[in-house]
Amino acid sequence: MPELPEVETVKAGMTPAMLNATIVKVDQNRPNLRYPFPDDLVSRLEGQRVTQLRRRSKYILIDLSQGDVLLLHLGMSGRVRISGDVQSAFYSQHVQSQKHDHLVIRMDNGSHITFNDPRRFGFVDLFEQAEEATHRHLKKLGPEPLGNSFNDTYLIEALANKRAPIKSALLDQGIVSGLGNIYVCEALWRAKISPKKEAAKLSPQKIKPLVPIIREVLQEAIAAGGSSLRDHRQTNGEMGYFQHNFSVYDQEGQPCPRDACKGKIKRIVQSGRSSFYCSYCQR
DNA sequence: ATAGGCACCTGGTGGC
DNA sequence: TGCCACCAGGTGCCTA
Repeated sequence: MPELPEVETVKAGMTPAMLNATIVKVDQNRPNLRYPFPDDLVSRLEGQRVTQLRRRSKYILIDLSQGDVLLLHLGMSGRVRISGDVQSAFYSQHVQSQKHDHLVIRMDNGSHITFNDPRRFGFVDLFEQAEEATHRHLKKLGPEPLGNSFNDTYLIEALANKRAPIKSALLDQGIVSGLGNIYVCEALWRAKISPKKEAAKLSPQKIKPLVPIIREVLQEAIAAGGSSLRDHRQTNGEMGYFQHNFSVYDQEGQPCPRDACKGKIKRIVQSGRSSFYCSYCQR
């Protein structure tokens, strides 16, 4: 599923279809995803105009004209499909429903925004803007990795007491929010840090470069439209292509791509998730 | 407080 | 072809 770059790509695709347009009709096809849909979701959405689309961590936040915020999380397998009349040369012409289409939002500009999620780990919420700061999912999030408050001073401090392996620490959304399994593996390879290394034992000199490396990996992935393994597609149905640039993720058995490194990419399991790394150059 | 394990779901793949 | 085990971009709750 979607990590920060995929979510950013999806948000970017939704923006021209939704921004400054008004929701005219919402179809909710089941009572829940991971959590129940809000009781009054459909009636509260219809008639509101979209004033802004934002991303926070892996969440898409849609600001509405009557002061509500629509929150989407894509879970592991969530996709958003845009169809309808807007920029019709670009969007698919016909609105054809597919298996696992759980929510369809129709705008007054003719575009349809469909949330499809086979595994249903995703979820949707609707709340007032004033509640955002204390929202049960948003309040726990650490800094945005692309923002100013994520810097070497912060990261050194945040890792100082963590006994967990650095892999787990970087997946912890309270430390830094938006990274997932792929981009943590890729960033640790670029930083030459073993995923098994205890976070607190990393020297400040080793931690410092992680900040620009994490930013760089994410920015490259955003520029590539994210990574398409199984589920992720851009909202127009095209694949992202950052998966062609993976150095280690899903590369078990391949030679380490670092110049002059003789290592081979290994796969290990850490807290139930695969970690891919080179034990030669990642220490 | 914190780290690890497991549950929540469906679908794709590869082995036999 | 079929069946089965295993795997998957996440997160939160439970337990030790």
